[in-house]
Amino acid sequence: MRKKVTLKQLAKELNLSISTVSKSLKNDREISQKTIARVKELAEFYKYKPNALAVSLKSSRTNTIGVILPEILNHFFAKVLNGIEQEASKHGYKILTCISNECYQKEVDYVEMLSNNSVDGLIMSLSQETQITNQLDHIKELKRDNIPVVLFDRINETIDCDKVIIDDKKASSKAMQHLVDSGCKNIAIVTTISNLSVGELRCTGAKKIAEMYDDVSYHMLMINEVADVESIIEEFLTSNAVDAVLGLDETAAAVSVNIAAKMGLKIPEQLSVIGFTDGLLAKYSYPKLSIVSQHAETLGAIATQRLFKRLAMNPSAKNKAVTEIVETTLLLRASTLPVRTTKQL
Amino acid sequence: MRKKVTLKQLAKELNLSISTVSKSLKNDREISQKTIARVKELAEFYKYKPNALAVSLKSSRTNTIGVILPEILNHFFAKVLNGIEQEASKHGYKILTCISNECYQKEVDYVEMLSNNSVDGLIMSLSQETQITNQLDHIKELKRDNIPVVLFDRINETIDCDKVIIDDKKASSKAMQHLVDSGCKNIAIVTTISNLSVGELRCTGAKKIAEMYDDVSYHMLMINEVADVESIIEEFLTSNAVDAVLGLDETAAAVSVNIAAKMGLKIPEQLSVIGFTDGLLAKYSYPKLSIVSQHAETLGAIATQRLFKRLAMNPSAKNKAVTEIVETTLLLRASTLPVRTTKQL
DNA sequence: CTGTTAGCGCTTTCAC
DNA sequence: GTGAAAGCGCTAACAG
Repeated sequence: MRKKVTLKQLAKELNLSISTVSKSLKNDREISQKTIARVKELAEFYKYKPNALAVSLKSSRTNTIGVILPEILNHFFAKVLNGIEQEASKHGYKILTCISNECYQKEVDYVEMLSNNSVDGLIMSLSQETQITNQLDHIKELKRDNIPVVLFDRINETIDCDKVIIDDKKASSKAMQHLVDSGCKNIAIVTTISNLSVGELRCTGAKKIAEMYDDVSYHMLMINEVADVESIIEEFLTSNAVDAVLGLDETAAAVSVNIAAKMGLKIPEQLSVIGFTDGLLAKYSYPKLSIVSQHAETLGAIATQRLFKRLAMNPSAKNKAVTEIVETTLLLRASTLPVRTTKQL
Repeated sequence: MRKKVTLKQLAKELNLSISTVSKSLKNDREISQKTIARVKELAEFYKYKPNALAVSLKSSRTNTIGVILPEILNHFFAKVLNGIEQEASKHGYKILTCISNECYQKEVDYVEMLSNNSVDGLIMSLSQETQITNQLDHIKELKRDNIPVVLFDRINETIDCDKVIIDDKKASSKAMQHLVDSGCKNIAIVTTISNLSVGELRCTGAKKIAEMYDDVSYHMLMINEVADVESIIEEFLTSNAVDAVLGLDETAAAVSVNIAAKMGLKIPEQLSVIGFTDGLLAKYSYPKLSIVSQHAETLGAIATQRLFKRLAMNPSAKNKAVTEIVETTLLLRASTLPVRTTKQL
C-alpha cells in the first residue's frame, strides 16, 4: 500500500529541493521550463495532490463553509441546502453540513466544533429550541472568534450579523388578500409553528388583512408540539364552517388538504386552500395546491453569496451587517377560487 | 479584533513552554496540579480551542467523513443523509456533504476535492450519469489513495469496497406478490429509473412474480428522462385497463396516484397502488398509500457504522469488502385491497 | 515536573 | 534558477 505522495518525496526522487518542486507546480517564473516539465510529469504520474490540511493551516483559509440546519427532512431546508451547495461549489468551496435537529445543545456543540478553524464562515438557521429559549450566546461569540455568520429564515434581531430572510409578513398578507378577494368570508389560519419567529410574522400578516374587512372573520388554530395534528384539524374543520384554510407551514397545509379530502369537502368549491410550502405539496397533491413559494434555493444561494462578500471584505473595514429580503411568490392553482371582488379603480 | 488564541500565546502569557501548556490541557500526569490549574484557567478565560487543522495535520485524522449524494431534493437521499449525520455526530465526526446532481463530472471533481486529506473516508451513492456511462475509475483510484469508501443504494458490483444496499429485487417481489394475492390481474409496473441499478433490480423482482401466474398479466411502462411523466402515465392509464399500479420509484408512484385521482378512479376499489417511496407520499397523500419502505435513515446509519469499522481496522489487515443488505418493509394502507387468495396450507 | 526539539506538508522570503 | 530556512499550530519523544 503506497502512501500518499508529498512534495518531499517528489523532491527527493527528482533530486530537487522541496521549494523548487512547490514553485514548479505553481508555474513560478523563477523556475526553468525544463525543471517545471520534469516536476509536473512526476507529479502527474503519482497523481500528486497538495494536502488540503497543510495548505489550510498555512493560509488560514479552509475553503469550507459550515452549514447548520435545524432539520433536513423538511423540504424547505433541503432546498436551501441545495442552493447553498450549488453556489458554494461554483466557487470551489466545500460545505460542512450539520443538523441540529431543533435542539439547542446540538446547535451549540456544532458551533463549537466548527469554530476551530474548520470553516471560513457559517450559514445557519436557528433551531426551534434556540428560538424559544432565546439563548444566543453561542452565536454572538462567533464574532469574537472572528468567524462571519449569515443567518437565514429563523433569525434573531438582536444578533449583529448578515441575515437573509423571507418577507413572511407580506407573504401571508398576500395570501390572505387573495382568499378575501376570491370571496372567502370565514377563514381558518392554521399553524404548527407559532413559536418560531417566522411563524409569528406569518400570523401577523394574515390577521392584519383579515381584520381590515368587516365581513370577513377568521379563526386561529395554533397547534403545538407533535400533538395529533390530524385529529385536531379534523375536529376543527368539523365544528367550524370555514370556507378557506391558510396553512402557515407545510404540515398545517398538508394535513388540512388531506383531512378536507377525507371529509369529502370539494376543493376549491367548498374550501379554498393556500399553503406555505416549498414544492412538496405542489408536486404530490391533487388538486394542485395554491402555495406561497419561498424560493428556498434562491435563499440558499443568496445567503452563500452574502457570506462570500463578507469573506472578501477587508476585516478592518467591517461594514455594517446587511439583511437581505427574498420575495415570495403566490402561486395560484386549482385549490383556490379566482378573484371575484371588483377592485376599486 | 482579537486574534484566535493559540498554545503559543497561552505559553507566553504564563511563562511556560508550549509543550507544558499542551500537556496541561490534556491532564498529563507529568504536570503539577498547580500548573494544570493555572493553564486551564487562562485557557478557559480565552476560550481556547485547539486548531483542528493543526491537529489533523499532525495526526492525519480529520474526524470528517465525506458524503457524495446524487441529489438532496429526493427525499430518500435526504433521509439517508440524516441517518449518516446522526450516526456520525454520535461519534464526534463531521460530514462534508457534496451533491453531484446526477452528474459524472461533478462527482469526479468532488472525489478529487475530498481525497486531499480532507476526509477520513467516503460514503457515496453513484450519480445517474456515472451508472449509465459506467465510468468508475475515480472511485477505484480511492483505493490507491488509501481512503475507504462505502457505497450505498446506487452501487456497482465491480468496485471492490464495502456496500450497503436494499434488497430491491425481493422488495418489489413482495409488493407484486401482495397485489396478486389481493386479486389484481392486470398490473402496470411504472418506472422512471429503469437505467439505474436499483431500477433494474426492482423491475426484475416484480416481473418474476407476475410471470408465475397464468391469470396475471403485466404492462411495463418505462419513462425516461424528464419527459412529461404526467401525460404519459395519464395516456397509459386511459388506454390500458389495469387494476393495479406498482410504482418503482417515487415519481412513478406519486404521479400515478394523482392521475388516478384526476381520472376519478377509486383507490383501491378500482385501482390498487403500491409505491417505492420513503415516507413523503405516505405523509401527504390521501388515501394513504401502501408503500415499500426503504428505511433510508437506517441505511445511512449502517453505512456510517460500516465506514467506522473500516476506519478502525488495522490497514494491514485489510479484510475483504462487506456488503450489507437492509431489509425493506411493505407497509400496507388504504391504497391496496386486503389479501383475497387463500394460500394453500 | 518542565523545556527543547523535531516534524506533520506546505508556502514564501531571502540567500546563493 | 535553485535551495535553505522559518513558520502555520500542534504533538510527542527525549532531555534536563
